[in-house]
Amino acid sequence: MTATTATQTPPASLHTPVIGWFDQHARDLPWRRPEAGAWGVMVSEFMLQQTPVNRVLPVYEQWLARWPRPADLAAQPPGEAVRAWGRLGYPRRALRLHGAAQAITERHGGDVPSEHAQLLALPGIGEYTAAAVASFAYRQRHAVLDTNVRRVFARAATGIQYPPNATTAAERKLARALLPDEDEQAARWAAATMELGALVCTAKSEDCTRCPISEQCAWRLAGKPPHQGPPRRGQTYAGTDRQVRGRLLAVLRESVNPVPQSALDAVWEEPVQRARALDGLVADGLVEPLAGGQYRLPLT
DNA sequence: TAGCCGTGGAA
DNA sequence: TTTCCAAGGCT
Repeated sequence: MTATTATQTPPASLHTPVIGWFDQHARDLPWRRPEAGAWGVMVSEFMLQQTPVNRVLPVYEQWLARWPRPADLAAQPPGEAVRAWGRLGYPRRALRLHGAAQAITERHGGDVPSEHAQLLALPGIGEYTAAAVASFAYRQRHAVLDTNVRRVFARAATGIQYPPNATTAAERKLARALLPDEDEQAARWAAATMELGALVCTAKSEDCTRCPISEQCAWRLAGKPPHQGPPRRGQTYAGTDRQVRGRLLAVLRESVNPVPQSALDAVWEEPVQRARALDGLVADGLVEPLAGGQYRLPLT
């Protein structure tokens, strides 16, 4: 036992201040409004996977206006989802969201399922997103462990600056132990802890003066010891296949008609890497090769 | 399981 | 300018 994992105070003593803080300071985000529905929540969760709120907002609004129900999206070619995804990044998410909409239309009568296991079975939905949709849309009791919540718990309960690289069994156990007993309170707790991590207990510039549980925070009480262990190496981006893929797909997104090979060749000088990136996009189903060396976003 | 998968704003 | 990182998922 290296780091203390026990809270000095009972979990319930955290619920009231954190939920009360949320009631006062929560952002008015469109997917939190009742009219968003489960589909709106689900779309927002896909878009918010690794993409900041401010960049999601306009795309989310356009998406829901165009495809207000899962069946509306499912009826479109996947390439239309990729195009509408715009520059949110990680465009495979658009493909997965389209696939999830098809599965919902075919297997769930067009309604976003409410059971965690059924959500988890959909493409693009992992442990976090399944819990988030079930909690936010259907007000169920789930441990919702995203990067914000993990950081809040690491600090407040465990007393360390940053959570481990990958989510651990200990974190899941802690999150379950901290969960309020009642469904609705648990759903509020999930949203509130996430918001606290996003607005106050941030990765680089936490503001403990605005934190409703600063007096109970194990990390602050320990004098905010700096993170030990291995540094999280962020991948370099310039020069990677990811950058090449991004450039290639940008050309295809912006063209309604199929694009000739020459237009793709223009975005990257080195031919081997360029070909590898294009092959990868085709293999991922993000690009459809046509006869005559032309390419387009996928129709199927 | 560690590495891969985009993008752009902030520090 | 460079680095960090933002509501992850998949293999």
